[in-house]
Amino acid sequence: MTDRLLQQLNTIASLTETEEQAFVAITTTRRLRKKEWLMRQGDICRMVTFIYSGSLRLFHTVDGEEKTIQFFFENALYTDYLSFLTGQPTLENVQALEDCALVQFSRTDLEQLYQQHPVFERIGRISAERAFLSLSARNTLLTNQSPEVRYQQLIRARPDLFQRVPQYHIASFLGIKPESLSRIRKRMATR
Amino acid sequence: MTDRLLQQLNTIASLTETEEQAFVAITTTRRLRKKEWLMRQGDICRMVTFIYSGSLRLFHTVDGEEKTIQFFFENALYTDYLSFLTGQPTLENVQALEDCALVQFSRTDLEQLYQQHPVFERIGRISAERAFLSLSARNTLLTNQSPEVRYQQLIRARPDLFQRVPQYHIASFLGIKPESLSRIRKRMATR
DNA sequence: CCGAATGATTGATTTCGGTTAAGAAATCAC
DNA sequence: GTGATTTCTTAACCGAAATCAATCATTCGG
Repeated sequence: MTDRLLQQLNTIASLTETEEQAFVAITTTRRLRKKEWLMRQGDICRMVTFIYSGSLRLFHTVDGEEKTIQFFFENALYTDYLSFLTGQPTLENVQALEDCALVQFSRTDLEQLYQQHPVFERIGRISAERAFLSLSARNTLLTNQSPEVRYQQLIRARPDLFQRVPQYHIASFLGIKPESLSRIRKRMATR
Repeated sequence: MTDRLLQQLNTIASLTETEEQAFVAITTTRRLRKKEWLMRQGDICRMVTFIYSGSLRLFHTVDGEEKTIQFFFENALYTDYLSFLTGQPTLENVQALEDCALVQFSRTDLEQLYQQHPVFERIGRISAERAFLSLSARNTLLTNQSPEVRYQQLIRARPDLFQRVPQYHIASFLGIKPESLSRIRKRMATR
């Protein structure tokens, strides 16, 4: 399982045999059944998680309502940056949508790795930059457009989503109610 | 002018005399009159800009409409991360709301500085992390709440804004029309 | 100081998502 | 396979923001 994560890392910066081994040494694997939790609000996030297979949903709870922030599928990386960096309790809930196989490593081990093999610093920086850019793209999508346009763009960008995620989670991700998404779909079908 | 930027950097990681001098050597200063442009859509962003005094507005143009993304005041840093990192043309427009005094340095010079004085790598990383966290906070504000609540939170978070920025720009920042902001204010005044 | 431009408010109307409630369709568990 | 649960759709009504248009207030340039 860790092989595929290593492949990903190698596309960012190439690793020597030694570096790869040092990295593998800090990883652990873990399985999650559908509906089990990777993270609950109030936890402290100390791990980075690589999704080998399956899918997860990240949401915040605001006024008793779940606001879906992101979906994760195979080959994605997840960590709560805020909690991971500051050590504060997280506001995020992460739940398995499907059974998952995961690869994890801890912040502590990662920092030792940074010191032993500086190439991982580079990987860490580039990952952070990518996280920023992707958050920024999500921002643009969700704040500049009407729900209908957001839905259209989402279909184009991630058609896979609709095969694997219940529609009411997608509605929540788009910032609307399931009934409204249903209406939007109807409206678009008739036009 | 560069003094105050140095002060800011020193709060992130302390710099030696030599490092400070090396940094000062790559900075240039610049003035901008009200309504002049720091950046136009299509430009390539090669600079980081520190606002010594004055204010700027960052907006995107979507379907011919200006969507205000952020305001910058004295002591803020601005760069278009996407364009700065990838060298692609920017989607951002940045215009002076008031006369500005700015300190700038280029990406090229910054990268040389990284190599000569690794402490700047650290500063760069932490700045990127902060940018991520602040974008994330802005996200939460703008996507989870109704316009009225967003307005209330904005007043509490940035009361200064309303002294220095026309109301229709604030409306745009909140994702609504000026007329609607006017009505929200009226509604809140009577209740 | 005055006219012009800019910015803010108000009103009438339309559009669209939220709410509530009901029922249909799909999926799951036994 | 059947009943139960979960998910999706539909409908009626409501409220809030958009739109269109006019007016009022403020600021700016000469």
